[in-house]
Amino acid sequence: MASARRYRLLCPIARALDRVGDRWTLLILRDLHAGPARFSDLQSGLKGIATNLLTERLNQLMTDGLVEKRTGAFGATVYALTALGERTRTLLFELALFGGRFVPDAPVRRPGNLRTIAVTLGAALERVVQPNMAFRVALKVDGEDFALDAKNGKVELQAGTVDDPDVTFETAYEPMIAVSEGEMPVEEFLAEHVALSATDAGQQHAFMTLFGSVLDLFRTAAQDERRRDDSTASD
Amino acid sequence: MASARRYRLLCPIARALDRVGDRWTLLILRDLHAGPARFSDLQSGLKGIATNLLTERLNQLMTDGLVEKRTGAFGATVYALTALGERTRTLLFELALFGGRFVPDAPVRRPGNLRTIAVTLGAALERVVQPNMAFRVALKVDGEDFALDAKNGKVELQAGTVDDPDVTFETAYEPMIAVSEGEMPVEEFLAEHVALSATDAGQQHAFMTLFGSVLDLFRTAAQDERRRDDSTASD
DNA sequence: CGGGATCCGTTACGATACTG
DNA sequence: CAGTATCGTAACGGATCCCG
Repeated sequence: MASARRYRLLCPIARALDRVGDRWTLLILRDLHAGPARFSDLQSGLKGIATNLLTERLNQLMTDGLVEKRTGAFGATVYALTALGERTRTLLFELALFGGRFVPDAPVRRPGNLRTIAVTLGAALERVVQPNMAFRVALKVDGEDFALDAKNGKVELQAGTVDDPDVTFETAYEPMIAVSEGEMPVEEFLAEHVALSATDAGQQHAFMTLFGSVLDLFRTAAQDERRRDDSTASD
Repeated sequence: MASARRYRLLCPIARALDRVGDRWTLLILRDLHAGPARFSDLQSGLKGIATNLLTERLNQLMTDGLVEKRTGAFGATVYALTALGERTRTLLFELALFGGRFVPDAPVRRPGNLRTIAVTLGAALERVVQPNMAFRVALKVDGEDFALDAKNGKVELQAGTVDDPDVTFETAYEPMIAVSEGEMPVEEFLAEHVALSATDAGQQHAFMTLFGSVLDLFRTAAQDERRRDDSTASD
């Protein structure tokens, strides 16, 4: 059982880690913030996870009440965050903000899908969006579709397509990372790595500005204290 | 080497977990937020950690630039957070906020010291303090001394004594947890589990109110979605 | 084919004993 | 006090197989 290695302390930080501190667990939650997912969606997004581990983690998350199993479209079983599980959003965002300070390690592995970006990007957008803004954006990153919904200061970013978007925004993953690391100017990114279209030119510009300021949020955070990993690892 | 089991993904969340995701690492950082600590301070606060693990984690934290070794009083070597390491504060606070939603597991282990409370309490106070407030408080919890310093909207809570405090506040750990879980009313806590003194009565009352609202912060967070662990674990 | 369960070699953890 | 060394055990990683 996975419960042998628990801290069992009063401290709320330790209590949290007893639920989400195991390897892979926070990354599973991260991907689930993109919306309900099938076992194989998670498996491909979490490239490298063993199937037994994914099963075990999902079971633990279900008994802890962060995740539930549902019946999705075509009778497929999907895993989804519960209301309690959704509460990991700000936590994951803080993790992203902190992790952005580190340069990625040399041999980077690519995940099988980009559900991984949903929390980070969604929570970041929510931090810079104005309460009076409202729009539906069809976001396409490396060919993968996301639905971005903003209103009343809330932002939802889920995997999937949008019926009738106000703005269509198409870009690629790696340039986004490059900007948030400060290796590419925001202007260059917006000019060269984004294709967007909208009926309303004002809304198009507004969203472009917003998207730029999100990347800038990470860039400025990363810049003030930064740590490069010395690769003395014998590998 | 500890670097074999790294995710090596572009995602900033994964990058963060590659630094602080190992078992014990976040708890070590938590305790270091109470100020520089000797090896044995950490060992007793992290009750149950093996000495070799503590060594290994500290080394990893040092090569990642989150922690540094210093020479403290009497030539003792102490470990301290770097500026980069300090940046884990909000992250740890979010973890605490999330963990507060779970009921502590039955056989709770008590740590050898209470440095563990510093980040959680300090960051929470910073969230409720007014920018115009300024005070130095000698906080004593279960007989352990902490120095609380608030000004310009910033709050510092470190282990140690205070020379000339505005307020002296004495309390106990478990009642604090009870309140933040909603099992004890704030009023009862303040009336029965707090001893405080101050030269200025207004400041005394102001701090009492502030302290109460911190516990209330956790209580309200915990209340709206709460999960009790069913102990079906075969243990 | 999606959703796992089973098996096994390897790595990390936990406990304790021992040393500068 | 501040670690290093050793060793049994639990968890992980990869692969293979199974079932509806």
